[in-house]
Amino acid sequence: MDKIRILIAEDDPNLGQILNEYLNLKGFDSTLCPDGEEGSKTFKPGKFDLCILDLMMPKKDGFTLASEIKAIEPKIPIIFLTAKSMKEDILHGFKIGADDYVTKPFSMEVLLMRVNAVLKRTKQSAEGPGKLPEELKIGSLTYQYADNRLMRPSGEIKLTTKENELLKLFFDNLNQTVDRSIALKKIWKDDSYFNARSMDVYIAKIRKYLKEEESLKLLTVHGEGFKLIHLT
Amino acid sequence: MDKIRILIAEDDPNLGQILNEYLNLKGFDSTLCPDGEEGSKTFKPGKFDLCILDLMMPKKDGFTLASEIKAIEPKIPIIFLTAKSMKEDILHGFKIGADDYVTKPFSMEVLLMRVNAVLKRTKQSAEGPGKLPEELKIGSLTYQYADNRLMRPSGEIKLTTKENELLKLFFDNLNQTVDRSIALKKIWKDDSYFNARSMDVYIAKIRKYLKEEESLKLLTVHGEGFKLIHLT
DNA sequence: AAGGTGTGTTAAAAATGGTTAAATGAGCAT
DNA sequence: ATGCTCATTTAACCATTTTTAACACACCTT
Repeated sequence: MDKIRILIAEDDPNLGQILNEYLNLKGFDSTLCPDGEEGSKTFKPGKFDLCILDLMMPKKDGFTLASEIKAIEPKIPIIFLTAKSMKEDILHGFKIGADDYVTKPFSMEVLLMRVNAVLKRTKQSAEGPGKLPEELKIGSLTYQYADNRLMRPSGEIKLTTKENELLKLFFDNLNQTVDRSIALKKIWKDDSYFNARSMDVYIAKIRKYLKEEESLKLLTVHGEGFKLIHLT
Repeated sequence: MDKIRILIAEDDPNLGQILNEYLNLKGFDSTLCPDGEEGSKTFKPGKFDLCILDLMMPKKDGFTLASEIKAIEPKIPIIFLTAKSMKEDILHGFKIGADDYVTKPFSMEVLLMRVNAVLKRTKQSAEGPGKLPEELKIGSLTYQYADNRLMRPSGEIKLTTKENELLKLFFDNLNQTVDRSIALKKIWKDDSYFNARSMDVYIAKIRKYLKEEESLKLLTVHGEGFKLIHLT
C-alpha cells in the first residue's frame, strides 16, 4: 500500500508547518498550501486521497475551495478546520460534502484520529454494509431496529415498517450520504416519482422523531440524497 | 424451479449480444445492459439471481455499479469481466464482494462453468434455514410441532392444524420475513382475498399464544408479510 | 432577479391489516 | 340420519400504514 496523500490548506504558517510535519511523521505524504487559491492550483484529480482545509483563509475560503475540489473529484474525503464552533458553518460544511470537521484549537492526536476514522469509513464504504449492533445507543436515544422501537427520554416510539427500514438505512450509513435512488430501490423496490415523494414524507417523520436529540441531524444533500450525521 | 435471472452489463455490443444469447440458450433468463448507468436503472431488488459486470464501461464502471447493487442486495453474487489481468483490480473486486472474475478473452464454456460454480456456492448457503429440531425451546416456551403442542408456563395449548402449520413456518424462518403470498400458497394452497383474511385471523391467535414470552414478537412487514423475531 | 427543478409540509385518500363475532362445514357420537 | 363440537371461513367494522395531492419553500442556473 502506498502512502496516503493529504492536501492541507492552512494560512497560519505556524499551524500549517506543525500539521505538515506531524502528518509526515505519521507516515502520510502531505502537501501544504498557504491559502485557498494555492490549494486550488495544487489540487489535481487522482493526486490526493484526503483534504484538510481551513475555513477562513485569504484569497479563497475553505468552502469555496471544497466545492471546487468536489467538482473535480466528488468522492474525495474532506475534513474542515474551523475556529468557530458555530453550528451553522459546521452544518453547511456537511451539506457540501464534508466528511468531518475539527474545531480549533485541537490537539494533533485528535486530528490524527479523525483522519484515520475518515479514511477507514471511506475505504470500507465500497466494501460492505457495516453490521449494526442489535441495539444502538446514541446520545439520549436507544434504537432497537430489530423490533421497530426507538426509545427517547420523552417516551417510546413504535416505528412503522417503512420508517424503520429507512432509519436503519441511515444508521447503517451514519455520516455518509445515502443516495435517493439507492434508498428507493432498496426499500420501495422501485425508483419512481411517487415513491420518491412518499420517501420525502417519511424523511419529515424521521426528522420529527430525531428532533430531541441535538447531536443527530438528517441533512439533505441536494440532488443526491440524505445524510444522517452525528455531531461529536 | 424457475429460471435463474442474470443481469449482464457489457458495453461491447458484440460480446454483449453473444453473452446474452448464449446464456439464454443455456436456460437462463438474462438481461443485457449496454452500460453501467443502464445497469443501475435496470437492477431491482429480488429481480435477479446473479450479475455479470464488465469492469470498464462508459458512464459508470463495473466497480461503482457493483457497489450500488451490493448496497441494495448485499448477498447477490457478482462475476466481473475484466480485460486487464491486473491483480490490483481483481483484489479490489474481491474486496467489494465479487464472487468470481473472468479475464477477457474467455470462452463461453469457461464463463458457464464459473456461473454454475458461483450459483452452486451461493445457493446452498442461502438455501435452508436449518431444519427445526423435534422440540424447540425458546425462553419459557417449548414448541413441539410434531404433535401440535405449545407449552407455556401458564399451561399447554393444543394448536389446530392451521395454527400449527403457520407457527412452524414462522419458526422455520425465524428473524426473516415470510411473504404473505408464500405462506398462503404453502398452507392454504391458494392466494386469494378470503384466504388472506383468514390468515390474518390466525395471526391474531398466534400473537395471543406468544404474548407471554417477551423475547418473541410476530411483527408485520407492511405490504409484504410477517416476521417472527427473537430478541437476544 | 426569474424560472425550473427539487425538497418540505400537511392533509386527505387509498390500501392494508387487526379484531371480533357470527356463519359455515366437517367429523363424530348418539 | 340428527345433533353436537370444534376448526375454519366469512363478514363487518375499526385502526393503522402508506400513498397521493396540493401548495409552500429552497436551491441552482441563467
